[in-house]
Amino acid sequence: MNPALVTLKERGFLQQCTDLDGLSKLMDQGPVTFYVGCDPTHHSLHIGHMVPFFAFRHLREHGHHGIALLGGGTARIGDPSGKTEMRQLLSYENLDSNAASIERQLNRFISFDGTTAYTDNNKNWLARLNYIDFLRDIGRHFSVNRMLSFEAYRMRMETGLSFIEFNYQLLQSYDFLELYRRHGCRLQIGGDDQWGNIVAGMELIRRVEGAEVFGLTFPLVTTSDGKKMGKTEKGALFLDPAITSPYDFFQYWRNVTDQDVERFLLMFTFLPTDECKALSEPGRNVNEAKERLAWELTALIHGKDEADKALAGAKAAFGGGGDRSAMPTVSLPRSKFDAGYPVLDLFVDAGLSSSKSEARRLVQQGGATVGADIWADEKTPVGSSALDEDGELILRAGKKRYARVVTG
RNA sequence: GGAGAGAUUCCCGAGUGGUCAAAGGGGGCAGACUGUAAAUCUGUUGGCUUAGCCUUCGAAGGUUCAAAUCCUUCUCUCUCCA
Repeated sequence: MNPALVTLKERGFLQQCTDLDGLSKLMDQGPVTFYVGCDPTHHSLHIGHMVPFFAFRHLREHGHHGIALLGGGTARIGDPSGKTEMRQLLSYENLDSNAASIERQLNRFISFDGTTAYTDNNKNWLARLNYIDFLRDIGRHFSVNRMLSFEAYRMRMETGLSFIEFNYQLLQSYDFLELYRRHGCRLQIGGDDQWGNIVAGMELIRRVEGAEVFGLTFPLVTTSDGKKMGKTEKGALFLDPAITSPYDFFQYWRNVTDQDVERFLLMFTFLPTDECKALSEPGRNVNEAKERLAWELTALIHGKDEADKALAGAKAAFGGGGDRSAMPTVSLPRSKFDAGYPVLDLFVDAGLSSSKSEARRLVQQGGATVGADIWADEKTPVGSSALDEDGELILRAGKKRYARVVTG
């Protein structure tokens, strides 16, 4: 098998391929241009979107050329695949600004150079599409009977599927065709939920151009307990540090289930395969492997400095030692402590509780720690004596959530 | 266009005049056990100036001492018919 595909396979990226042997032969002959699509439905990507982009980097390292396709056009409709309800339609302005910010995020990860890696936006051809021409040229190649047999649409037969969504597959197929024509793109990669759309595009190109192109999907990553990977209590793990702080991002990976460590090291880091395997060998301390996973991945997304900070902060919170200043920090006025800071307010202000009722529950259940003491009485305020000589204080909610309070 | 069904707290889903801040499950949070893991068990899960008060059951009105529950109108969704 072609080395690029071997790498993907070893690292757990292969789910389905339309013709693995054929693709391998094509890759043996030289650089293959491939594409990944990504709809700008939000201004930040989350980690689940990144699986194909990790594969992107592996393929590129093996000499192939990648296109990141921003779905500025398709997002105007919304992909029904894997969804049970129609997605909220977004305004064009919104989509444009989302696309721009996603492109920035991707650029940090991929470093587009315009030749071996570049972006395009399907808005460029979809937005001015003529309906009648589209039906004549493209629509006639699609069988409704066939489309209805796809899982993605069958699922929606229960809850209802609008005509606009039903067209998504045609548009995505058309994207593939356009990219084939414009850039000689021969391969589409994506999550396994895209399988139906990818196959449809492949067939369209065969019919219209008589050309053989390929599709490759990656497993939809879940944690070993079946949950969607990258979901936190607050929602998905976003790449935007303003939504998911690098510290929280780091902690998510630091706390993955033992069984997931090897798989995640292989998929979400660029450490050599051997090293990933060695790190997660049974005899070894899994926590070291988790720490490495967290650091590597945080460094990839947020940079080495942020990864170091997150690691130091985590060590300070959990290990003792480390650097306290790297912990999540909030600044509160000294005067409030002098006057006696009501504990419930303190936990809310420190961002550890979202309401006073929640803070009250925390205190009542024995989960609120102020400095070294479990604060068991919600009525006792926290005075300035709780602050250390630097005017600082460590608050803890439960076992894992910390905040360092500095006063000023 | 016609005939039905439905909209409940983060999600699913009970509830058809007071005992309802609303069963049950999921999820979340906390505690025990641990390894900042998983599994398990226990508690908890609208807000606040917390023995009390305020807001919530698609929206707006109305009946009633009292409504998620009854009436009217509206919005949206689904099913069947044309």
